[in-house]
Amino acid sequence: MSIRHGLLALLDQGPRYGYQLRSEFEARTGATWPLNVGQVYTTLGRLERDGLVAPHGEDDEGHVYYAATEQGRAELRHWFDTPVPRTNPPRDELAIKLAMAVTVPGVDVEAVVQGQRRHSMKALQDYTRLKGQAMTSGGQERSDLAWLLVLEQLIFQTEAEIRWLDHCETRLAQFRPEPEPAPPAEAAAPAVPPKTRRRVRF
Amino acid sequence: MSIRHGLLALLDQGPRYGYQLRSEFEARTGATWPLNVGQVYTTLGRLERDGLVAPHGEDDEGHVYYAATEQGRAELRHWFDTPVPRTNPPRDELAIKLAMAVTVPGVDVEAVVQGQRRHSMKALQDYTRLKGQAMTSGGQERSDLAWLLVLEQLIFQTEAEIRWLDHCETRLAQFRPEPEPAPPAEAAAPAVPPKTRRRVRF
DNA sequence: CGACACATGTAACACGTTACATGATTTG
DNA sequence: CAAATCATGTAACGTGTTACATGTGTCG
Repeated sequence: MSIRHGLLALLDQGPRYGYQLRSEFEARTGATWPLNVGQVYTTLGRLERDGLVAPHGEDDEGHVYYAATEQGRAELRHWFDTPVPRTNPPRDELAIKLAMAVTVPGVDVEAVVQGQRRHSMKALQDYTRLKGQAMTSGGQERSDLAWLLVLEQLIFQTEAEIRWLDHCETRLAQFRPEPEPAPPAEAAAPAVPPKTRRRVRF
Repeated sequence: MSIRHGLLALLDQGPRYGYQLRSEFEARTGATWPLNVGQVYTTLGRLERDGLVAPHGEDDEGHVYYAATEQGRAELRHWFDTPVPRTNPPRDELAIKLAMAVTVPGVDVEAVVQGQRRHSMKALQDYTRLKGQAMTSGGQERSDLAWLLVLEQLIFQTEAEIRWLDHCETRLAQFRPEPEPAPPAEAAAPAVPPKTRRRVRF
């Protein structure tokens, strides 16, 4: 429901047409979340279906304008007044992956953690570089502020992710009571999993 | 694509039936992301459609088992080997909301930030309490570890969110070059937004 | 002229999610 | 007996997302 409300918010500033909405949306969120133009139109259609926006005539140049309805503005106010729920948070793929990696036998958890860490580290560097550019070149436009905030959110989030990954390694070290005398060479995938699994008991 | 792969990972441990998958999934992710049973069956159907799992006969008690196919195991290996992309990250509703709040006139950004902060703070407390319980009562089961890690991810994430919100306030203070001589009393919502907006120029 | 940005739209799909129907078994 | 849990499944919907079709205007 983010794009819906995002576009609705833009329309609250006054009538806009589709293509314009995309560029304004991207100006605020930067290259982070590129928005397919087609999606603007589908979303616009759905907003109209739900009575939150309405057509607002055409330009002399043929631009098809939409405007927020009274109901749309109410919905928007409600959106801003209500915090996004952090209880029942959106499923996080990384968390699920790690939870599974830890549980399922035969998965090299350390490798998963390390791989992710490298990737997130790289992403963090990119964000930081981008921020440097944004802060030197940028002016005092409101949309520049928005873009900066979004960028910083990504930075904070990624930092937290990396810290968590490091923390996972510590936890994993604690949870290892099986020093099992490993077979000499042949590190990975030594045993072919049995074709017929043991009887499923639970 | 998180649930898909989550279930697939569980099936990699051996054949399971639908209801069982739900309970095992929830054991690892806790009450955080409750999983509607129906969704297990729909997802299972889609996994079968894509050749990643296959029916594996019935129990004497009528339980309908599914098992991962060779292709499914390959897909799973690929999932674990590939970091979840933090470039082109999933759209974050909070970030979008703030970006819009900052941009659209007539929105009390501070109120939005404060409201969110309160909410996230509350969530953080809940998570911390839960973690306390989990650590005193829990044993050394692998699924307990998974659940703990998930919880800690939520904690790290929420902490980062709160820090970011605080940071936003600082940024907002910097970006305020309009001290405008406020009307004495009447704090909130003083001006009715004009019915007819100014001509849209761009 | 050809490439490219501007501009509008549609069709189709994926995944997640909920609500509902249905029945067996257990338990207070 | 009634309520709850276990168990399987289907129908329907919503949002996000992509790919495609189409046309205009501009600029080198």
